Amino acid sequence: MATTTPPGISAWLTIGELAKRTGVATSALRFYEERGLIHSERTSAGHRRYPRPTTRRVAFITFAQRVGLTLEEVKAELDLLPQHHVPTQDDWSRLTTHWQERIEERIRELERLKDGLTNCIGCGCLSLDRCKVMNPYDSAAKLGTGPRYWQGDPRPFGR
Amino acid sequence: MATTTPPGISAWLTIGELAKRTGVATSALRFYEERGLIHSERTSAGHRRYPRPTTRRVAFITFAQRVGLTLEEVKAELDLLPQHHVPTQDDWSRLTTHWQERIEERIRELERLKDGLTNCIGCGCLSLDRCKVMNPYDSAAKLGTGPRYWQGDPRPFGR
DNA sequence: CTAGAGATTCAAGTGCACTTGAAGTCAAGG
DNA sequence: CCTTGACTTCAAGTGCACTTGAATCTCTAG
Repeated sequence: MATTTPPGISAWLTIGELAKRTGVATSALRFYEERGLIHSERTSAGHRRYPRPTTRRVAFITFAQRVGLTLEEVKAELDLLPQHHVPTQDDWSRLTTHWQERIEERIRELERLKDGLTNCIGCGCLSLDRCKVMNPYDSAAKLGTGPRYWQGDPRPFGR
Repeated sequence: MATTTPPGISAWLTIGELAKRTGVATSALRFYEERGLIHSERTSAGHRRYPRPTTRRVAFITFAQRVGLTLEEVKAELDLLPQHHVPTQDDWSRLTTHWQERIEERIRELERLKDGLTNCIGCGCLSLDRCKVMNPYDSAAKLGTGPRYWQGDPRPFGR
């Protein structure tokens, strides 16, 4: 499988090489493959061989997880990449643009939590009139299934 | 158990009431109690009765989880509260000050990821010379078990 | 030729944070 | 009296993201 790559450097990576370059365990890589996030060809012996651009896919997965996406969500994003050719800058850019918004959203949530922390819990009254959580006469109870608006949705994005 | 609270309003909450006020399922509350994050007294019938300030503890737990702490970490923080009296503003403030730093840290990480996203993956080369991940001659391989410095630590804080 | 490193599959296990289900108890209302 | 609803315990199940273990196979170096 000689290509234009320098001598000794194949265009294909073994699972061990891919693991070393991405810092992701081989067991995890097999798991990703099983879930359809990455793909490999097989040698005659049945060993996996990954195309070089797979490192970028794995990098993307790792990034996405740090941001808070589930593997299923990551797969959904990766599935948007073109199948018929190796993804270009533009292809990747399209995905990541989408992301910046999600990250910013999450950052805003954290800012909100930081404030809520000071305003609600930090003050020692859980912001009685704003949150109504500690309201002794339960005016908040009328709002429905407990006052939730200071909580944010349960796991709306990442954990 | 009459206190200075208005008629019909007990100083103690049933698990159902606590669930309604915090928006946390009764099963979760029992789970928290089993793990020592909250505590209850029992009626003669064996039913749980929570002191009113427990709502604040639960609120704290919910907040902490949204920020990314594990229950074990939350417990460690709650254990810092005084046992011999109902926590005051100052008691809660001490905990949350500690936190603001963690939140800011996490925000910084997300900002870093957002940049890394553009600079590394977004550009379509995974930042060849910065990350060395895609370096065809493997200069990065010398760094040890794969280039990780663009990844951040695995789950250092939150998920 | 043989040892050892690295690959394979498949099933089962792990850790976290709960949820669900089964079987039972208890107090209040019709 | 009987039902209803809220509570109880305990065991087992869930979802996610993997990891671990066992048994086996393949490649490379000495």
